[in-house]
Amino acid sequence: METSDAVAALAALAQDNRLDIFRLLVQAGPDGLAAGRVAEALELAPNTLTFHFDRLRVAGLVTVRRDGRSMIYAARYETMNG
Amino acid sequence: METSDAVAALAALAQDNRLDIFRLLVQAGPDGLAAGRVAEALELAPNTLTFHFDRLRVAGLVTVRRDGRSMIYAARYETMNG
DNA sequence: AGCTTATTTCAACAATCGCTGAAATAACGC
DNA sequence: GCGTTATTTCAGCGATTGTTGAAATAAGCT
Repeated sequence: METSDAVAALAALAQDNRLDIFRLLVQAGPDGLAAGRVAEALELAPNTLTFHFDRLRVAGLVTVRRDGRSMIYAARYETMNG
Repeated sequence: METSDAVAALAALAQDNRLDIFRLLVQAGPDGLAAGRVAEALELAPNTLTFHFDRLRVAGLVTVRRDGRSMIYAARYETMNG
């Protein structure tokens, strides 16, 4: 029952691991970070990470692109400021 | 599993009704609003409202005081800015 | 004391959450 | 094609969420 975008973004960040993930991506800069690197840094299982990335992506907080076999996730600064 | 206060505050606001409640309290100013008034304004059942007020209170986002039979809830602006 | 108003407490409930393990998919090198 | 690496998908799990309805508590009025 989340109507507003604000609530969606808040909900996406209102979880320990997701906030850590997002902070790491913000810190990593616009080039983003491969999913595997995030998994290493935060010691999270890759499938769990996919779950959280999806939340952040749906909330408009991150973008994804493929680079070879890696998926590169990056913070969307525009949405973050909102 | 919410360690940081930031996550707690985000989580408290990451829900439609609670965000509405908090916005209403902010708008109401430092004098706050009786629970019943909030219930009317947002058309929420009183017991549901108590549940949400409790979340906001634990997160440090609102304060309560009794005034006769009414409970007056008010936004805590300090926490809000954090 | 009784009656009314205002709010909370309690016990349920379906729905969603965050996580795990196993299997599937995608892209690379040989 | 085969093997390896990187990530996703799927099914299942206990835990938490937001809501409801009924009963309890608290404070005022007569």
